[in-house]
Amino acid sequence: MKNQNKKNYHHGELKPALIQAGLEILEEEGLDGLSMRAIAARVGVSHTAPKNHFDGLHGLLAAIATEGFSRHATEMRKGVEHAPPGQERLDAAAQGYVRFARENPALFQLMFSPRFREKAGEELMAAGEESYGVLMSIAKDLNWEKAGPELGNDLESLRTELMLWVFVHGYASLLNEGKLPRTADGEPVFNVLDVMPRFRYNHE
Amino acid sequence: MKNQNKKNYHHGELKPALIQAGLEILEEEGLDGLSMRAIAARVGVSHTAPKNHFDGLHGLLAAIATEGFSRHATEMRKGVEHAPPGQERLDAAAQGYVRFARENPALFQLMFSPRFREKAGEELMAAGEESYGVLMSIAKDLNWEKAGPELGNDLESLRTELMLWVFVHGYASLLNEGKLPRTADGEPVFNVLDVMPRFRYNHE
DNA sequence: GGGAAAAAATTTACATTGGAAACATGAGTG
DNA sequence: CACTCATGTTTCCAATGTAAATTTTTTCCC
Repeated sequence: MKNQNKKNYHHGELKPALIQAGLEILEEEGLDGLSMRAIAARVGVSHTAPKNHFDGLHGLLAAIATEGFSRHATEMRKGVEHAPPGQERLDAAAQGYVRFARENPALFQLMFSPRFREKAGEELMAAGEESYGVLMSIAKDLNWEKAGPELGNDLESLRTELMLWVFVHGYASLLNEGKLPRTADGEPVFNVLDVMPRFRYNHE
Repeated sequence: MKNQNKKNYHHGELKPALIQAGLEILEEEGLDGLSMRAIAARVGVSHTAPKNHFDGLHGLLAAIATEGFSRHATEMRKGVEHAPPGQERLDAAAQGYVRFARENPALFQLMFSPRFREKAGEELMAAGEESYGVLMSIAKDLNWEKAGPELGNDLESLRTELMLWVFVHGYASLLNEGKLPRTADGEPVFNVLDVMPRFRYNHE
C-alpha cells in the first residue's frame, strides 16, 4: 500500500517524479533553471530530499540525461519503423535525431554536456549507447547493401557508422547553437538531408 | 607611465590579464573551475573588479571564448599555409580544427557552450565567424575546382561549406566528449580524415 | 500485532558563488 | 592645486549544493 493518496511525508514515487520535474523545467526555463532546489520545489519536497535517491546534483542530472537518451532513441525509431530498409530508413533516423534536438534543445544540451565525461555513471553510458545503437544498426544494414555481407569488415563498418554519426550529431549541435543559417521565418536553410553526404552512394 | 612596477591599486592591464588568467584556469582545472572569483583571485584583484571591464560573468566568459576563436582560427591557418590548395589544404584545416579541440578541450567546450546563444555579444559572433571563415574560404576554393567557377551557385557553395563544417565540428565535439572509440593508448581509432567524406571527389 | 531497524524527508547550518551598493584610490586635466 | 572619473575595494545579500542531526514513515521479523 504505497501509492495511495497519502501525500504527506513519504512521497512514494519521488525518484521518477524528480526526473519528470527536471524535464519540465528544462522545457520551460532551459538548462540554467535546472537547479537542485528548483527541481525539489516543483515536486514539493525539501531541497535535500533527492539525496536519498541520487548521488548529488550530478547524479540527478545524469538520470535526467539518461531519460533523455531513451526518448532520443524512441524518437529515432518512430520514423524508422515505417520506412523501408536502406537509405530511406537511414534518412528517417537522421531526421529523428535532429527533430529530437530541435524539440528538446535544453535536454539535448544536457545530454551532451561535458559535465558527465568523467563522472558518467553506467546507466548514462548505456543509455547513450542505446541512442547511438539505433543509428548504427541502420548504418550497418546500409553498409551490407553497399559492400555485400562477405566484405563486412568490422573496422570498415565502424568507419561508416562513425561518418554518419559524426555528421548527424554535428548538424544537430550546430543547429541547436544557432550557428546554421536560417531563413527569415527561422527555418534552417538546409535540413539534415540537404547537407548529409549520401553515404550509401559513395561511388555514384 | 602606466605599466611600471607600481602594482598597487590600479592594475593597468586588468582586462587582458583577466582573459589570460581565465585561459590558464581552463587549462589547469577545466570549465568547472572557471569562476569569477577564481579568475580575479589569480590576477590578484577583488572579485568585483572585473565588473568595470566586462558585463558580468557572461561578458568575461564571452571575452575568453572570443580569444579562443581567434586562436582557433590561427591554429587552422598554421597548417594551411604550407599546404597546396585543394584537398590537401582542406585536410590541413580540418586537422587544425580538431587539433585545437584536442589541445584545448575546456576552451573548446566554452566556445561552443550554449550559454551564449542568446546573450552573445557582437565580438563573440564576429570571432566565431572568423574561425568559421578559415574553413569556408578553403571549401569555396575546393568547390570551384570541383564544379568550375561558372557553376558557382552561391547556395550550392554554401551547402558544401556546411557539409564540411558540420562534419569537422561533429567529429571534434564527439571526440572532445570522449564518445569516439579509442585504442588502448588513448588515441582515436579513426582521425578526422579517416572518417571525413571526400567532398571534392563526390563523383569519384 | 509490536517493536526494532531501515528508509525517506525535514530542518538547520555552512561554504561558495555572482552581483549590487557604497566607498576608496589615484591618474589625468583644467 | 582641485576636480573628475575610471578603476578597485569593502561590505552585504540572495541563491546554490552539500553535510549533519533530527523526525517521520515504512518494512520486517519475532
